[in-house]
Amino acid sequence: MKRVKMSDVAKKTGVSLSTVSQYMNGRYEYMSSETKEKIKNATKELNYIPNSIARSLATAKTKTIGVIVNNITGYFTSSVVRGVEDYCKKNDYSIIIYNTDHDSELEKKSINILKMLRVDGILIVPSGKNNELISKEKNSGMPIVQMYMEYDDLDISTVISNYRKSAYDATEYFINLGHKNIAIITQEYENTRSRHDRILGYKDALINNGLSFNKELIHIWDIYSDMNVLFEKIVKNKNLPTAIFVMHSAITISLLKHFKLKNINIPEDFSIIGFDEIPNADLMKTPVTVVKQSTYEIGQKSAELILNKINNKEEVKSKKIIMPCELKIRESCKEI
Amino acid sequence: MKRVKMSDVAKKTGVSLSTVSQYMNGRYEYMSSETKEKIKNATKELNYIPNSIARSLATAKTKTIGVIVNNITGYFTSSVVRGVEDYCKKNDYSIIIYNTDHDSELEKKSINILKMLRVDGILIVPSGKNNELISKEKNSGMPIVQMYMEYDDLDISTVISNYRKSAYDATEYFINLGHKNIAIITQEYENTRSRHDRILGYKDALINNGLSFNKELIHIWDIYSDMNVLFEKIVKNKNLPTAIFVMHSAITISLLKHFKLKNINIPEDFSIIGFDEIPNADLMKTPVTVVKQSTYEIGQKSAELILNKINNKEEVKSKKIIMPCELKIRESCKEI
DNA sequence: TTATTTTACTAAAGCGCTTTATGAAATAAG
DNA sequence: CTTATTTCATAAAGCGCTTTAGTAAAATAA
Repeated sequence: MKRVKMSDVAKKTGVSLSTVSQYMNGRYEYMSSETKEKIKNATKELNYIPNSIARSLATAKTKTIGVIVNNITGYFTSSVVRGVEDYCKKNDYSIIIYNTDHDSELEKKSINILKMLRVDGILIVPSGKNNELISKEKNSGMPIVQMYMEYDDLDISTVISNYRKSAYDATEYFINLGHKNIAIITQEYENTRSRHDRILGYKDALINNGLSFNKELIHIWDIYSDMNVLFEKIVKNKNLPTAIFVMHSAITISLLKHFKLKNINIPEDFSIIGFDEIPNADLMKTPVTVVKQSTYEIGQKSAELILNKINNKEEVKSKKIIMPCELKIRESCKEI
Repeated sequence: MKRVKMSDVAKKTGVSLSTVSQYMNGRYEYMSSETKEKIKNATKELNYIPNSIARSLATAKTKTIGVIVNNITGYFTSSVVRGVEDYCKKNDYSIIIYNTDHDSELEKKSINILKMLRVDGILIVPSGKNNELISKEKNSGMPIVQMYMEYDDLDISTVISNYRKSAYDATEYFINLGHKNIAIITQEYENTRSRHDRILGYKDALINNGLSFNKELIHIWDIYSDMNVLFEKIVKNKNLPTAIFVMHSAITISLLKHFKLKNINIPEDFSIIGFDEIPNADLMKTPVTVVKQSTYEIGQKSAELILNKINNKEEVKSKKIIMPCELKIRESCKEI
């Protein structure tokens, strides 16, 4: 498998290496159409394929961007990544993917590998545990933008959803149905703006509708939580909630499974809204109402942002792009 | 952002470039521990990160493999890709992803870009429309293996599921429940062994159980099919089927949606088995029984195969690796 | 003591491109 | 007819590594 290289094309054409290079890069300004034609033919005949590695070494650009996500398995992330890929492809960039499961060490390692690979930029869903490192990378000149996350201690460009507004709308939807005690299940949100904003939207909606915000209705979930004990806590509240707003699709699914197991009915026993679309929600026993993020578009926008940064069409200042959400009303909420 | 390079480390250490290079590649054979220590420190102090582009140019290896899939959105594919990524990561390879939506031109283009990028190998879910091109690539020396697909006219290594056996088992499961007229919905399968095998398994099961194989019960679906008309055809069959075996998750979902719309009940009206897991099947009105492929493991195995090929641990002959499936029995089949 | 082997390190070519400075030929301007 | 300008093409350096052949010194064997 002898690889044909530019010098082969040059030799065959009877023209210099540089001229062929000009041709390959579309700089036809000072090139006779005759020469152009000859090179074109030789390229085709020899079946020449440029070596981007060599090109990258010479230009210090790889036309490649790194994508670091939590876990590409999963409706949400895979759709975002697809948006990224489509946009990049359209602009002749390729993407290199790393999954981290939000493991701090893996995240660090992934960043390092991407640096070795000399990607032109990094798209990341930060775990929150390496914010300092990520800041450092950004400040050292690596174009980097985060997707659907925002942290108070991480000042890099981001593409997020309209978390506050969409949580507001969902909460108000509950309220309009007559719900007064609306519980929340969320991950730890204090330092994570993209989560905190949802709480704020929820709070706004309550207050604007003459209801009081009661912190006891907010329940924290993490991957070690047992839905059994968590749910016990929810119903033991002196103000038994009639509605539950779940801030993460994995938790929503976990809750629905719990309900099924315990023969708790939706929306008869509880009204439910989930944040993030649930695959096949339409086919469920009770199709669950959700706040649906524009996942694919978030991916596309993120890619657009990073490519603009790479090509200096963007000022250096961090930018925040906010994408709309949709309250996808199905059948998991009842009027009371 | 001045990039520090090997020569900087060499200068700082007071040792030659070559020695540093040896160090970086872990060839310590003839190196005093003193030198080793000095280089190690300089590397750390200068925060040196090797340039894999330069290395790749010199070695003609990129430690990168291309992954071409239909669409990474989707339970099945994303899980396979995750398996690939995990295995590759463990072996210090990175993956570059291309989605093609099984578009023939995109597939061709993706292969070309991956060649330019000089990936060390390609993992592909072929559309079937570029089998000749793919053969050519393989023969010209590009390590390439396909995932969960097998075509009669494409002789490259593959990692597939035990399609024939799993279809056999599913069919027999129907039969044991008393079903005699078992319809099939499948994509075009004539030239696609991985699909044809399922039909064969189905046929085997029928015959071994004293039932006759009736081609009229096999219905072809493609992306342009309207489930309405397709289903009409199914029920208009003179032998009204009591069970339907659906060969693709997208079709299964489409069928379930159709049932919901038409108020057709599972398993009362029809018993259903789907091929491929359906996300959140457990939460459905009637949890649907499926043949579940070992997606993640298919990804891992595929990665293992390609890395072995790349590193010549593998003979050139095409290899076929068959992974087990699981009949995941839920509640969509009734006894009759 | 000399010859040989082992140890520790280096010089330099090469990987396949891009890019810049330069030069020759053709054309236009004075 | 000379000079300036434009058009077309090239030589050569450089991108940051790897690798091989080679050297010199130290250790060991003869």
